[in-house]
Amino acid sequence: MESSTASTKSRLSAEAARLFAQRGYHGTSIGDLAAALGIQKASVYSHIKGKEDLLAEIALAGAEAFHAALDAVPEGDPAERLRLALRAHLGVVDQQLEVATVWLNEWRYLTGPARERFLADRHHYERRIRRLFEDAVAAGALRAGLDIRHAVLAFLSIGNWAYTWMAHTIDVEREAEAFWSLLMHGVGAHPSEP
Amino acid sequence: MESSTASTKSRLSAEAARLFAQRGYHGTSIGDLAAALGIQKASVYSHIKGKEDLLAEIALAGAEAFHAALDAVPEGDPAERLRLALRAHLGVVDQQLEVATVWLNEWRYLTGPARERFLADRHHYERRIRRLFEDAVAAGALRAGLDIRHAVLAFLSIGNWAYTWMAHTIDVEREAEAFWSLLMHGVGAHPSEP
DNA sequence: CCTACCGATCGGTAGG
DNA sequence: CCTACCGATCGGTAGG
Repeated sequence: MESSTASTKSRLSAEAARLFAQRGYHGTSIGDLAAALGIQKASVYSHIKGKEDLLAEIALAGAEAFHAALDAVPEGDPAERLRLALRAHLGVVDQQLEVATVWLNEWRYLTGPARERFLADRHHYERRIRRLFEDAVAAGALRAGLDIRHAVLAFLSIGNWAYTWMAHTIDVEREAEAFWSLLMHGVGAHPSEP
Repeated sequence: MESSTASTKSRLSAEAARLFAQRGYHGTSIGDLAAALGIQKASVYSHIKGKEDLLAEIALAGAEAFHAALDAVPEGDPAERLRLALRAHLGVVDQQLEVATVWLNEWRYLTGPARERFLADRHHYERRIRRLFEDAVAAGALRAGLDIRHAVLAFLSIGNWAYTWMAHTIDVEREAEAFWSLLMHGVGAHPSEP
């Protein structure tokens, strides 16, 4: 019905991200995708070799988005870099919620080399976050003797679980600031702070 | 092959939790479940009316497990109750990883009244966690003026995202302590603390 | 818990 | 991007 300037292939990718995020990979049929595009089911195969191609493609787009957001964090004060990294991560979840949801949730249906590629990208991303914590501790910007493993897990837990509630959010940057403040100072009453 | 003292129905529930957690609800067929039990596909319908019954049942079991764990937290010091609540939550994820995974991830395929029931249980659980934070702030055990909304979200993010990595964990209680310490004191360097 | 069977839908292919 | 079609599998039912 509506005319579209986007190519059918790019519309297919966008619909796949949307439907995989909403109904799950196995809950979405090629027929569903075709119907969303207004074409016949068989025509979908003009653009892909198989259904898993779409999943692999979206997972790759997710990895690229998270890595690119981290790339954009400028050099400088190590604690500030971590703060911006959390903001960047939450920004991707907010701005590309469907792709992020697939990256966080549906990737597990990948098989073969695409799965290995995904895992490599994911581990690389987590190592980059870990490195930021290590640098910040080494620079004295964070608590000496910090339990880095759990600090990274807490960071990623907050950042990753966000896909479950981010749809209802208006201002991501405020959310990021609130979490950063909590992560830095904790919820406890500190005698030394106001 | 193996003799089993457990009823077929209870084995069915356990296999459903295992397979739904591993392959997803839509990625698991009634035939898969039957094969895991060593019976015919049609025989599964002696125990359930439809596939979604199994999902609803496991989701309910998840809600009961999380609520029961919270029920077991004794009255007393409000910050201590929160610490035990985090430990309880992570304990359920650790000890009932498959049920917890369905409760956290696969519930979204529920429809109708079962879905509404799930959401009510889930919101109730989150309100109970929120109440613990409110009580602790009121008692002066946490920072005055604490951003409770984000504190609850951070608590639940850490607790819920744990299903993704908990399988590789040996000692849950140590994990819980580590996260509680982080949540209380933060990662930042505090002039007033060692 | 079984055999036998149902219509619908699945991912995918052939051949334009 | 279409029509026409494939074998396999889906959730589920009938009737023991």
